[in-house]
Amino acid sequence: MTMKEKILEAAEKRVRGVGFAEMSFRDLARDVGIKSASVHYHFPTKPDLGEALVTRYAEQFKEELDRIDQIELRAALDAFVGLYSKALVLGESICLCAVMGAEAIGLPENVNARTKAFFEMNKAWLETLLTEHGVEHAAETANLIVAALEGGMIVASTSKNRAIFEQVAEAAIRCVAN
Amino acid sequence: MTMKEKILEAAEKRVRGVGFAEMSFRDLARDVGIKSASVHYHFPTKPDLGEALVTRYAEQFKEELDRIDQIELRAALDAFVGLYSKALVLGESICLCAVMGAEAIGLPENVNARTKAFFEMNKAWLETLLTEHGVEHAAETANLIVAALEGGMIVASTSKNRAIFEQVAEAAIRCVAN
DNA sequence: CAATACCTACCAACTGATAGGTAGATGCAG
DNA sequence: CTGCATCTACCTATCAGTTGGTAGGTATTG
Repeated sequence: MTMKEKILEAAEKRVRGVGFAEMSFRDLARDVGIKSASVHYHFPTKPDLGEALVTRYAEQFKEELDRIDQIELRAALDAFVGLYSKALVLGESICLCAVMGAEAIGLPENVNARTKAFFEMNKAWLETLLTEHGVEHAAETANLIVAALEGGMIVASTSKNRAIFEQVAEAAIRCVAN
Repeated sequence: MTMKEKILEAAEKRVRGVGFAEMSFRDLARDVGIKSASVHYHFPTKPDLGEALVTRYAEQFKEELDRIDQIELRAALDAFVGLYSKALVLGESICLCAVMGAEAIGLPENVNARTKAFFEMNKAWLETLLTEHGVEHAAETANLIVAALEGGMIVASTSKNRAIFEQVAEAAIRCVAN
């Protein structure tokens, strides 16, 4: 793993834990064993780092989406939920884009653009899946599922109660079955 | 309005915009026209301020919930959504508890407890409403609606697109009708 | 030789928080 | 009614620590 990747790895962990604002170049430097000035060598400014972070996160997520078999609707939805479920580690991390999205108003525009793209990618993947399986209101339902999973993660994280996320996910999927 | 209230007002605006971590005592002091040391007089520490902030937000929200007529299901749900809709001002603010919830992992425990209570209050109100109207899976659906609205706010805010929130809200309500 | 990937050293700005002072209102004993 | 004490709500000044970012040096590699 290159130093650049190690920095991104450390940054992702920190942002998903305490937020973008609360993550500092010095923290990252300590995490990966170099000096903060050297972090600036790889990512000149904080917005640069933030953009790279979300871009990488979205790419990795896209790869996992592509691995989901879309033939069976229910199985595909479960797999989709599974990706979000994996992102939720109580007391440790939630989805990077839930954090970035909640902070969006105070964030640099290049970071927001990438976060927006992440949500759009998820919605598009779901919409295609639902449409292929003849589900009505595919676009609205796709938006609902993404929103519910992101929101469910936040509520569950606050309450330190995984069951809330699972209930939300189940209810969201039930909406599709209709 | 007392100075304490003016500070809470200013703090709420800032936190809902840029997050709890990014709000400083000096910003608030400037906002209300006193010095930062005087803000500490009213709220000794930042966790104290955070707790008071979420408590007040939840109380005000509770008052609005109590004003909703629960006789007609659809009308009550629309009114509920309306409260969230009002909290979303693109490029300016989202729900205070969406922000606090997303930052929860790095936040003081007393603040998290209040945020958790806010979500629970909303869920309980919805669950009662749904149960009264004989809706199945009332608890899970209540959690779904809260999660979807909070998440929908975040996605819409990131995308600067109100329509996403409205679609999510509509789809969530359609789930109840089932 | 020059690019890469680090380093030391530094900067101004900002952070939450504290110590200690003060003007004005309130309370209450003589 | 007077006079002293206390309380409220601010103030100035300051602190140590942290922040993003820069300038300029250095060792290693192709």
